[in-house]
Amino acid sequence: MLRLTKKADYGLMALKYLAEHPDSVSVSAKDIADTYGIPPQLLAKVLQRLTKVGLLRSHAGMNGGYELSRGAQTISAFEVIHAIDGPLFITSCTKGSKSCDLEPSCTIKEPLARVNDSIAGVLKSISIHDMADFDVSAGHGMESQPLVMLTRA
Amino acid sequence: MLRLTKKADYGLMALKYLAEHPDSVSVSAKDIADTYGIPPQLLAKVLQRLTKVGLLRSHAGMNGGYELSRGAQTISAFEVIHAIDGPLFITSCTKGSKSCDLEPSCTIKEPLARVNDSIAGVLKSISIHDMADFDVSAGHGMESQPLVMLTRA
DNA sequence: TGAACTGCGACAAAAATAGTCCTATACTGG
DNA sequence: CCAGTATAGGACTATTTTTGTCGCAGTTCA
Ligand code: FES
Ligand code: FES
Repeated sequence: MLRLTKKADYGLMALKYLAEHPDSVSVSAKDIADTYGIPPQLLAKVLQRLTKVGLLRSHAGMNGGYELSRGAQTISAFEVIHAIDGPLFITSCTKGSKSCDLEPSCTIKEPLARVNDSIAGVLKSISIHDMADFDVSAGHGMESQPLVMLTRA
Repeated sequence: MLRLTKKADYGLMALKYLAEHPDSVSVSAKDIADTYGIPPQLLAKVLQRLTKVGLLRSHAGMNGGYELSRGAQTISAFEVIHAIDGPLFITSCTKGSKSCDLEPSCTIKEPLARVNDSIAGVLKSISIHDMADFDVSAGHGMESQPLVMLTRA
């Protein structure tokens, strides 16, 4: 439950990869797909989507490929997920557009919308750069501190 | 994406309902299903699951039904969702048991596990009681403050 | 006893995801 | 200007997950 789609996963992996290889001017979808063993055509579509929303710049032709259109610090996980998996969130009904069938009786929508916002906040606070492993090398004793602290409002 | 299943929705609605009706000794699945217009048999199963994990107490026979086994303040949204939708989370692979096919190459697992924990934290910090609307009556000017504040660690 | 419940397991239907295929277009290098 | 490598994207199929149904067994109570 509450699972990211594989497409979103792929997208995040690709962006992370790009963030970690600033040297390469542009990397092809196939290259990334190969290194991670994911379906090239599927990844291609994901990258196309990310290009469309402006997170990536693409370049066709030989030695073509993709590159980040801005710094990895400025790209949040939220943006990526949003671009790939659509608007989003928690409740079965999308609060914006189409009302779900149990709209009138549903008592849970409003409280969950707030949970929703909190989760969106978490996702927004994490950038591709945060996820990238710039291998500060050496022993990484403890690397499992949460990225975000929570406090009741 | 990142959507709660309807079952989880139903479960939360039911618990919220029970929290708001402490007077009734026990309420049948059908009663709740009727008031919200959701499939009775499906809700029944959800409630059975919640009973199994100990969040509810059930009572068969006429005038039977369910009641909260503890105070609404002590039941977190996390518990409910976990009980209904299974262990959980974000990444396509469940970190515990079965490894996903791209386990060895996946570079994103560990960072997302932390996001995951943060989200779990949000869910854990919200109780059924928080979601229940005990109608403090009167004008409720602003009721849309987030339930949780976020601060970078 | 029988009506109104819960408790399950096995299905079936529907929807969302994942992945493939095919064609068009763009750029590069020679 | 041609061949090869890429992106762009629509249509389609396959797979998996979610949602919902059915039937039957056990319980409680009047
Ligand atoms: S789930 Fe749609 S209104 Fe509550
Ligand atoms: S998605 Fe499974 S290991 Fe990364």
